[in-house]
Amino acid sequence: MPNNQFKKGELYSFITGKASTAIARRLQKNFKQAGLDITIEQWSVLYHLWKEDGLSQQQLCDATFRDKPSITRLVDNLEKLKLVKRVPSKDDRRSNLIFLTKEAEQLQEQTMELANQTLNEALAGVTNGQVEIAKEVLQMVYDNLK
Amino acid sequence: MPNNQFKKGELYSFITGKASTAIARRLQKNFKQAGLDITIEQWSVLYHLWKEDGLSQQQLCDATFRDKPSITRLVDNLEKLKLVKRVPSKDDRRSNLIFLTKEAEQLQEQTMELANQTLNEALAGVTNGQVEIAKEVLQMVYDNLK
DNA sequence: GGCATATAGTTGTTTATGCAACTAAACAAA
DNA sequence: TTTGTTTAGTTGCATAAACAACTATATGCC
Repeated sequence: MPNNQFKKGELYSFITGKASTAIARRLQKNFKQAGLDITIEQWSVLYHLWKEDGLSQQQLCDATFRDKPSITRLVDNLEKLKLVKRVPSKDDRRSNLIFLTKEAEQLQEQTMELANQTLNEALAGVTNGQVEIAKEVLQMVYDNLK
Repeated sequence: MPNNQFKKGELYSFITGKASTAIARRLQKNFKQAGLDITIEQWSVLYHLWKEDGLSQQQLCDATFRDKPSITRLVDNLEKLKLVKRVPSKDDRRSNLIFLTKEAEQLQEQTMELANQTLNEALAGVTNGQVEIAKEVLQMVYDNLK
């Protein structure tokens, strides 16, 4: 009976996502300890630019699951930090392409290493099989609501 | 090899918790459609007070996994909405006990119903067994980082 | 070409988070 | 009792999110 998948008492923590909050906080803390002054939200934008530089703001919206105002301001702050640069697109004058600076390129290795470390701390004692299932469930939830 | 549990490309979405963001947004939307003008963060505080009324702010911090300033302000806003009331503790004059108003008590049934509906939408097609494992993993992550 | 509509991005407002610094009360030790 | 430390809560500041309203450019249709 699908309505009983969750007992009420369990429902809440699933919704609020304490686990991902905890991972995010830990990663932020690990960045700070390493002397890196970027937020995980800024990092999440850089992450996609490391995969493909020169994305438009709209593409960053889709990639990071954020709305346009959020990306506008994240890019504003990343520009202040001199980690990215807005370049007007020649094909479409409405559109900005976002490019990494050299400074940002140099952050990739160190921050990815910290992110991997953080995940390993988080997943200590969890088997690969369990992780696979958890990822499948989270993906299905995301697809169901998208 | 625990370091390889995550390929880099998958790591990111696990960290940012798109799924819980998506659930939260959907629940917020469902509240709004039902004419309920509360945020899911406010709701998450009420949730714990429905389970046990008269918690202190510190107890709400622990229950909701938030810091003290966050709870101070959530209680501020809930008081403005006349959904809770701060009552100074007689045992400990540093401490406030937070009590639900009648208005807030009346919200319980409807919002819990909406939350259950939202979860059912989110978990369509996911088996109970998969959900159980996902919850275990999330709990372990939380415990590892706590 | 000219007009309606869709798309890319920005700005304003409200709410929330994290951190640091602070006040006041409680507690513990001398 | 006094002094130092912990605990409960508040305030200030910076960053971020959601939503609505806006500008400017592109596109589709007549």
